[in-house]
Amino acid sequence: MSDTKPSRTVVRTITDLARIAGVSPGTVSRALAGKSLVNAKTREKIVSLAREHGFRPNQMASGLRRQKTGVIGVAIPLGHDTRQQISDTFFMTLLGFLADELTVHGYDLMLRRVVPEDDADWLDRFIGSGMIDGVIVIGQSDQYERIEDVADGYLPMVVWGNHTEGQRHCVVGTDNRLGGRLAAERLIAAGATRLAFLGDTGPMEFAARYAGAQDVAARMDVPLLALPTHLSPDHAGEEIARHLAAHAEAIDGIFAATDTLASLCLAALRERGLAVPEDVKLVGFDDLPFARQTVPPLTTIRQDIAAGARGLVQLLLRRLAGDETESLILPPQLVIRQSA
Amino acid sequence: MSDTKPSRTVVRTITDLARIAGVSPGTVSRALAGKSLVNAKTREKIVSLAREHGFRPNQMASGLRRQKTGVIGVAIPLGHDTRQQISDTFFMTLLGFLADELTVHGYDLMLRRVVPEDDADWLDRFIGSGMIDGVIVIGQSDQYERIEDVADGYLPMVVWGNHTEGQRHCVVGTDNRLGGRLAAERLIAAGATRLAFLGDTGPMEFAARYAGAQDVAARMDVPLLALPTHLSPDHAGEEIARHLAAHAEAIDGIFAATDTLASLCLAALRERGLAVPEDVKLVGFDDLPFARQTVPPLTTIRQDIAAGARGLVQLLLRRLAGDETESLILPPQLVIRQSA
DNA sequence: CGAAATTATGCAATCGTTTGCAATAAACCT
DNA sequence: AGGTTTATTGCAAACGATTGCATAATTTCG
Repeated sequence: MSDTKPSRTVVRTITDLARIAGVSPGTVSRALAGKSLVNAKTREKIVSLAREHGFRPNQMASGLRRQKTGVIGVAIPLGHDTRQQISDTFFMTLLGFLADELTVHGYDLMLRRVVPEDDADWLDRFIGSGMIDGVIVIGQSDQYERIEDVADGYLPMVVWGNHTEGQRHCVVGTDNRLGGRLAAERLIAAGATRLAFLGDTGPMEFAARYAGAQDVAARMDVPLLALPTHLSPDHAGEEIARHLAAHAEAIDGIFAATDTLASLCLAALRERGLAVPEDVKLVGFDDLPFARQTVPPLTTIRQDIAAGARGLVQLLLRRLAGDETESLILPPQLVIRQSA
Repeated sequence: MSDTKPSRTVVRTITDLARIAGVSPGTVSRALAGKSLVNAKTREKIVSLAREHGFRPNQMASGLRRQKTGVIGVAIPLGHDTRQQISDTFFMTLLGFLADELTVHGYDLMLRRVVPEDDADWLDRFIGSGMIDGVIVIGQSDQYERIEDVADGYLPMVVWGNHTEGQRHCVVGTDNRLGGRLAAERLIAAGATRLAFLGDTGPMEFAARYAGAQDVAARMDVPLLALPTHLSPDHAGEEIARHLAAHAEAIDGIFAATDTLASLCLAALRERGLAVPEDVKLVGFDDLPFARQTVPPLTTIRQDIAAGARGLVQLLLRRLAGDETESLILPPQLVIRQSA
């Protein structure tokens, strides 16, 4: 139980505590909430009694009465082929930062991974559960429309993802298109003349990265080959190998949609005896911790995950206060290491 | 809100729904809960009405009344130097599996990262909040005693970590000592004659891995040097470099406490011009996804994270049902790749 | 010293569901 | 037909904390 346990009388409710303190439940509630309407001495007695008995007010009851829970929902939609826990490293890191950031602001975090295909109603269900004061959605996946629908009637929602012209829901995210441009520019600056994009262009974020690369390719009049690749690490390896088998001589610069893909690509290139960056330049995206430990260390486009988490929480807090916030677009940053 | 919205009358509570259905709130509650005590036709009408209006019963109210929340708390204590989000990759992966596994069983997951030093009361607070039906603690960190204390009075708790003789709290975890033995045996079988252990021996899991290595070293009469290394990726790199500078010629086989450390070690060895596995053999622990993509691919001790998550949830469910379960120790598995 | 202002406390309703018990209606038996 | 079961439903009391309002205690002030 607690450190000191001289209490035979179990005190579970505010009423129990009120009894042994010789006051009314209302007073206990006020004292514990630190309201100014109670006598300092009374408050002190109640607080010390509460500590002694290890009493904590029931959050559900409190939540019910106050019509707020102190809990923020975090939903991770697992789209299309992403079936399994793929979204991994990046999203999980973001989640860690989110947990810290929410804690700082006194909120708890309720995590839900959802498979939209099996459960079309996931977002309404989460919001309507009455368990959360607001929701953060990590990744738009292929649920753009659903999120838009909800955004109209529900203010306290912020989404991690890509921003599109005229979009109605509030997002925080990296400027993916700019990131794509930076990547392509770097590849060309490093001497590549025939580019390829490695990744699935279905999800909006990736589509934007691809579009950015296209911008540059068109401007510089350089060919850009799209090599559609699922992100599931199980299949991605083979898919990349197949792509390389088919197109290896046609390309000398690869922009991988994520560092994870880039790392797999590195392995596949090594297997084919192609040297990086001599034969092929490679740029990743994310700048995950392991990016500096690959061989060679990965040149990549950095997303500031910590800043993203801070942004998500800050915007959500403002929305909880009724403020109709704008989206927040973070600048990506080219990190040059040795792969390009 | 919902797909069809022909409803001007907003229906937020079970009472609202009861009114438009022309029955009593009690009946609605029973119908929605799928109890057998309502007429099939009535139930059907109520359910369809509920769907039409996008109504979902408030979980807080329900939780309060039923004295259960349908939420499992997951606590991640961040011990000692681990200040930041270090525990990362492994714990985060475990968390992902946990989320899936809990969802399958109809539970939600409430995540809390705690810094025990700042908040000695973390576990009691979490449990006493009334928000969760049970708790899973990910990692004992340096909180062994506190967890033991709580275990006596609180049944629905399961911990990921190391099992020790006579321990009172229920854990699920890998047999770390056996893992340590496997690692050391492999190093020796690969030709190493002077071993070193890389990692912090403070946390129990790591201490057990080290002890396992010691078992083998003693038995085979081989020296084993402990190279204390913090896990924080920022400092670990330098620390490892310093260790190597001091002891590189004295050792030819390294057992790293985690794959993350092993990967950093790989980089440090490369920097010193030492070839793996020719000059130095290296074995990691965890078998994280990236272990197969390092250069050379990492020989490591595999922990079955998915099985761990399943175990945690299953034991917790049994404890929620009042069963006083035993701990579950999973066998580690040596995965031979190319680093040893 | 008594009236008015101020401060502390208690009372009781409320948040939205669930559920034991009672009441009603319907069906079954002899 | 009358007396039992049985199947549905409604009523109202919880669950535990919060809070507006009223009351009691204390202080302030003319």
